[in-house]
Amino acid sequence: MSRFQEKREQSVNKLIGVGLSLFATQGYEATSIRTIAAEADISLGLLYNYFKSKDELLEEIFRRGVQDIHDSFSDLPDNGSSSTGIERHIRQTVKLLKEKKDFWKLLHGIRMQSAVVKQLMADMQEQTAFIEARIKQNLITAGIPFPDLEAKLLFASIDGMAHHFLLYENYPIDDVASLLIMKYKK
Amino acid sequence: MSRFQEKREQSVNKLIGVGLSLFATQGYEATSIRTIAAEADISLGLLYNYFKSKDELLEEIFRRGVQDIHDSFSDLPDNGSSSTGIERHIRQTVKLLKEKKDFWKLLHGIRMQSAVVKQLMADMQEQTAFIEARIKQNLITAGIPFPDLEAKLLFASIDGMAHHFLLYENYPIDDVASLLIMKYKK
Amino acid sequence: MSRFQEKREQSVNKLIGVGLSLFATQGYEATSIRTIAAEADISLGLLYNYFKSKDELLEEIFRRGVQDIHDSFSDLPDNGSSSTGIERHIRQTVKLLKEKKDFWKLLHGIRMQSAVVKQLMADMQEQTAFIEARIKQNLITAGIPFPDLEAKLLFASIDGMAHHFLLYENYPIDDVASLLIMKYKK
Amino acid sequence: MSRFQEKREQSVNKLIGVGLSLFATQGYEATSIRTIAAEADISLGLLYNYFKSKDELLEEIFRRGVQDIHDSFSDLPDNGSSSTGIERHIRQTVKLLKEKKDFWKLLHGIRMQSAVVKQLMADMQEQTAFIEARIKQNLITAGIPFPDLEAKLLFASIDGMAHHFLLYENYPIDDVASLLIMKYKK
DNA sequence: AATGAATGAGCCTTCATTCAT
DNA sequence: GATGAATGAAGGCTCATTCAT
Repeated sequence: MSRFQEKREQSVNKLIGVGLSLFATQGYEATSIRTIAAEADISLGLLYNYFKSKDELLEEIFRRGVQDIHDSFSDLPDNGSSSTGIERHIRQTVKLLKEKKDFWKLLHGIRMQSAVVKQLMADMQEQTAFIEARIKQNLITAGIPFPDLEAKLLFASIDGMAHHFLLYENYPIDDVASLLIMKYKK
Repeated sequence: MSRFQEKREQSVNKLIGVGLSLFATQGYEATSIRTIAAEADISLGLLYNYFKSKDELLEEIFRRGVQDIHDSFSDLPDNGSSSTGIERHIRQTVKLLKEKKDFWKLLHGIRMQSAVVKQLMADMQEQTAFIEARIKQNLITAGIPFPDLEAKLLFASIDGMAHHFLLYENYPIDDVASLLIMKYKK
Repeated sequence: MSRFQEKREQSVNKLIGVGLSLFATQGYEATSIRTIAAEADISLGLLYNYFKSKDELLEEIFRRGVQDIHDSFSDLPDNGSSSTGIERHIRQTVKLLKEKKDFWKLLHGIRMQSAVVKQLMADMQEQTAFIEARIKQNLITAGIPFPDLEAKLLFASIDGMAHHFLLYENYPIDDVASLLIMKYKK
Repeated sequence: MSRFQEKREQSVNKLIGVGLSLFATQGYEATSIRTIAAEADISLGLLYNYFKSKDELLEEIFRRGVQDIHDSFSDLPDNGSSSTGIERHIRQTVKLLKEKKDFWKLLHGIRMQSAVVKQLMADMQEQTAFIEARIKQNLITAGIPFPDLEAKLLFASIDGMAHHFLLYENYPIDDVASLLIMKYKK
């Protein structure tokens, strides 16, 4: 029972990892299932034992990535001590960006062609709304006027910063983040 | 003689237009050269008289799009009268976003998977640097400290805002832009 | 215009012919599209220029075969001079069996697994009803009692005979047919 | 010892049953060994302990089906009392058709593409000859002229009737059979 | 005996591209 | 210039079969 479970999990994890990396680097359409299997040292047939289709592999990769991020943000205590919510949110985003660069690349690279993965995007919208709401809450807490619009702008700034970090080598994300945080202090 | 030239140009323009629209909507890989030719009412063979390959068509689409944008920004008088450079830059960006939505979609959708179009991205980098430099110059003019870092942040904010505009229906880009502009006033 | 038409028709006919032969001999599922293309000396890709799918190829083969048979039976004068309608019907069936052996093989071989070609079978039902009605009419003309049931039996006898002709080498179909005809004389 | 044997037989029987049902419904090629194993609640590996290959499973299904039919006809007393041999033969055939519909479907569906199961068909020929001989014997007993040819025709009629019964919903096989029997009375 | 992980050949189909006319 | 026939590599996916445990 557990004998198979273990092997299965191992293979699945490997495929998810390789798939994420390749999809992020080359794009979904441009990455062949064959390449993924080969890179993961797993036969083509076995891949299909675990994932019903290329789409489903992508979906699972997404599901896990989104879950990771959601968890990470949920763990953030709503009211820390020495730092504002906004600061913590931005710092956490930067941390995640560095840790899960591939996933973010995939996300930012794919969300424009939502045709590929309509369902996934619906899920993402939910997460996005969740994040924007959290940002807004923090802005309200900080006493900033026009929290709705400010949330949109701050979210855009963070997203743009993230995008540039993923796009350019040696992007000084920490400095940019610090500057952004500073703007919302006092 | 000139009549041939004219017809040729007309066909090329049509192909560029259709190509841009389809690439933007469905993605580069997911769009077939056949579909483009059909949609443009041009035979497959003729398309290959105008463009050596699918890649070259994309390149031409890019080249023109980038040129358009470059021109548009170049035409901006460096110092208008009643408004700051930053304001003009942002307003112009918003205007272009609305006018050339397809091109921006293509650009934002493709730039993460640079494998497809390495050469194009090199060109883009140049444009990007140009824009960032212009932003920085405006910041200096406005007497803002840390103009280098501020330029990066502002550029990111604008880019993020653009991205969200392309991504979400009914995004209130004008309001967000106004808020952003306000931040750099005084 | 006609230049392409001609070539196209030539290729299509070849594919239809080879497809019919192979489907009849080996069965639909067991025959690969590659084999058909190769046997017809036509590239795999070209086949797909003419037929959207393996299924559609089969459908076209069917359509043509059914049409042939329908035409053949329609051309039969309803009242000849020296022979009864039943005799003419049976003789015509035998003639067609010999001429279009492959098509009949395909038909008899495939109709049991109607899943493959549900639509086709609906069309066939129509033809079948048409034939059974014609048989019945002939029986009525011949003054045979219970024409409905007799039509069913006669149809079954003809079909069984046909089946055996297709199945066994050297089946004396002419003799069996003669015997069957005799039964309905006087 | 015997308990193992018992369980084995049980599993084999289940596989034969499920296999027959699926092959009959969907066709041999279109039915996967996986589906059979799953439907029979037996692991893929175990199936291969019982049958060396998909082909062998089919062969075993055939062997048993043919045996059943052979037995059934052998048990028929050659000369009953109140009814002729022909009547008994036809009635028995109808009875078997109803009882073993799946097997007959499989048989009628597969026998045209003998490539799949050449050996099986050789066996079938034997059975066919046996049946035809029996029919002929009955015809001789009944004093019918041209018993050879008549046997072929009667066999064809029965086979055709069987085919139509398998093919059409609500086929009045009993009535058709009665009519056929009547023809050979007196 | 029994499980299901693992393999790889083969299938249908699409697509960029070339070529004869 | 203009057409669409023709090609074949490559892609996603299925499936019979083997094997380690």
